[in-house]
Amino acid sequence: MPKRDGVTVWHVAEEAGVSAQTVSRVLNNRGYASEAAREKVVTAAAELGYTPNLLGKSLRSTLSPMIGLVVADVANPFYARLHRALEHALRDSDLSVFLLNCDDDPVVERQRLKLLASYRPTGLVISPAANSSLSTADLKRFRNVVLVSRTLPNLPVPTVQTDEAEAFARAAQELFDYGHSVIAAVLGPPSVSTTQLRERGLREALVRNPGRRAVVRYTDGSAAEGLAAMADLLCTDRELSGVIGFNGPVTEGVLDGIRAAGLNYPDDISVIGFTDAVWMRASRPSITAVVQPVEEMGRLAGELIIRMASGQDVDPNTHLITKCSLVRRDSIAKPGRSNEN
Amino acid sequence: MPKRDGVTVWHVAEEAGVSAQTVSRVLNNRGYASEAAREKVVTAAAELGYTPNLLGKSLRSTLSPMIGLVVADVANPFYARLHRALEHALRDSDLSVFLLNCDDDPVVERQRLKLLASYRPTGLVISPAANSSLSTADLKRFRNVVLVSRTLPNLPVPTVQTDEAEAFARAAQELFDYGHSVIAAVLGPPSVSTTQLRERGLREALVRNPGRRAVVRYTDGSAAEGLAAMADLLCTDRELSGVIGFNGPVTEGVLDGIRAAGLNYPDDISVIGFTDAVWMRASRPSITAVVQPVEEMGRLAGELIIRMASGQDVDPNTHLITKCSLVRRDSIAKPGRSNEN
DNA sequence: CTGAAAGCGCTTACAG
DNA sequence: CTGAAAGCGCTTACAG
Repeated sequence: MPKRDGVTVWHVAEEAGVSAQTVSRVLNNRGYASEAAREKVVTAAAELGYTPNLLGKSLRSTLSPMIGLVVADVANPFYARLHRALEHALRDSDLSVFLLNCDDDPVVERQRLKLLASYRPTGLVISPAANSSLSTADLKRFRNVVLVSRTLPNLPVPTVQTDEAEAFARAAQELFDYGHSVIAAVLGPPSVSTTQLRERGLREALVRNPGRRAVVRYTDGSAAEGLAAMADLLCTDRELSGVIGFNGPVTEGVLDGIRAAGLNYPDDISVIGFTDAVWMRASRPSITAVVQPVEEMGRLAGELIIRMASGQDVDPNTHLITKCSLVRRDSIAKPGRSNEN
Repeated sequence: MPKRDGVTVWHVAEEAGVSAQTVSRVLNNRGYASEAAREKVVTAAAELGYTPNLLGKSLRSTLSPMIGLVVADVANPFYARLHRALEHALRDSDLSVFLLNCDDDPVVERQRLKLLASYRPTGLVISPAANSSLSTADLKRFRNVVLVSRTLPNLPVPTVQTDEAEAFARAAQELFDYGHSVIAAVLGPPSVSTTQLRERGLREALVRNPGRRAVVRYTDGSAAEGLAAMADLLCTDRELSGVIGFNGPVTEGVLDGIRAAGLNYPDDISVIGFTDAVWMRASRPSITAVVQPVEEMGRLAGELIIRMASGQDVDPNTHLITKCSLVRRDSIAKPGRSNEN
């Protein structure tokens, strides 16, 4: 049982021949300290292998230098990349990222936020769960809050999003331009802002393309439900010749569903994935996809947090919108499916 | 600027008409408390919306209820899944997981461990960086340490690993059984235990298959270096007809390298991926892969930590070995590549 | 079964 | 520029 290193400010202070708060001042670069004192403290700290106790520090300053990041699922590459990007954006500050999964479950989300709150973090970056019941009151317990990707209505909190509707409309347009007249959107949970905005984009594309038709299915955002939805669609609507998948996992499921029906893409069904994933590039045929600027989103969220944490005023109505782009690959073809009519 | 909730044990104590440490005893289920007191405290706490401050609690008890998880890269699905599994294993305890990325860089690893140490976590689960210089002294600063997947020599610390050598030997055997006589292993960093063990497995397979030959390349474990290694191999060794990729990213690179050379798999080159990834199943042709039981590894690590944290003796020489399996898909064929000799 | 006292390690006012 | 005092919120001994 390894013994705890008992090196505290007091030990450093004694070694350096100064007081504890001079040590504190020097080590935190806060307030005045003579060059002589500074040097003695730094030397002593290094000599003793002093590791400041963040618990004591945070308790006293009523705030810990961490930013909570609450997401639906780290195993979804979108969130894994968001985590990396946020961590990177905060690397020059002394803030670290505390990642919490909520399994896209509002109950777990509440638990996680409670846990996080008990650490009194400096900020919170959150992409709310499906059916999240977060209110202003819940977020009041946190100092600096930013919503990322998914948003919630009526929350006076800055957000970082993408141009969901426009991007989805562009994806639909791509299918229409290839000549598809009946397409499907296999979306996420209807309660989630990204589903709603993408569906709106789909509607807008339909308005601009009279005579075309679209079918919508909702899922929980998993591969399993993506597969089920696709299987159902293929049975239900024989005219269907193009489909857009909500996210990486759903698009996987969609492809599995196509194969399970004994069909191929893009010959029988054209496919677009929303949110690019490595496997979409690696697959053969490769998958045409809408790319979200995840790294940029993480960076923007980090910058907002830093600005707020440093006391600068940030308008709670700040809504940063990043632009998605369409990466054309090999999963779209002209409708050439041998159908029965 | 939301005001901090100032509800402390004292407020709860006052409301309940008891002392602060009775509140503490009740809320932590530690020590005696009358049923009457218990009820009053629980009611008061709920009424006031009391959220215990983990900083105060941890400071006093000299340990925070968190387990640090230090990995090379969360964007690698292997580690993302490990995180999920560990979090899941700890869900019934009151321990949470603090994930830290080290970018597979020993310098960053040191920084992350320093940060982590400053929170005085209950335990540490770590998969060391390439060229990690961690010593017994470094780990002494942590209470309960478990090494996962990657190990380090001469560290008196329990480990959770897979049967790396055997699994890699089996992968090589699969290629030999198909009739390939020259195969390549595109491995990770030579300093990493998993690279070393997998290479050992390859050697063992060669011993059992006289007349066969194997070429080895090292990479940093990224897709980019996987691609470069494969490109180089294809130029260098015209007899090569099978390859095993070190991990998900490297295998992606290997496939890109094959395509970049104008070749196809499995017609020209057979491929096996080590560590299954979703895209290997989704790709066409799908990728035969060695599957590591990631979830089981996370669970075992969590169980070890819990056992150690609860004071049970755990032999530092505990080395749990989990079994990999080979999932046969469509990326292996008999050698039929049109070559020039 | 319960409470008064002290202290975990640090930093924030406040004097000098 | 520096230090003595007090307190952040909690729990660990210690008395009762």
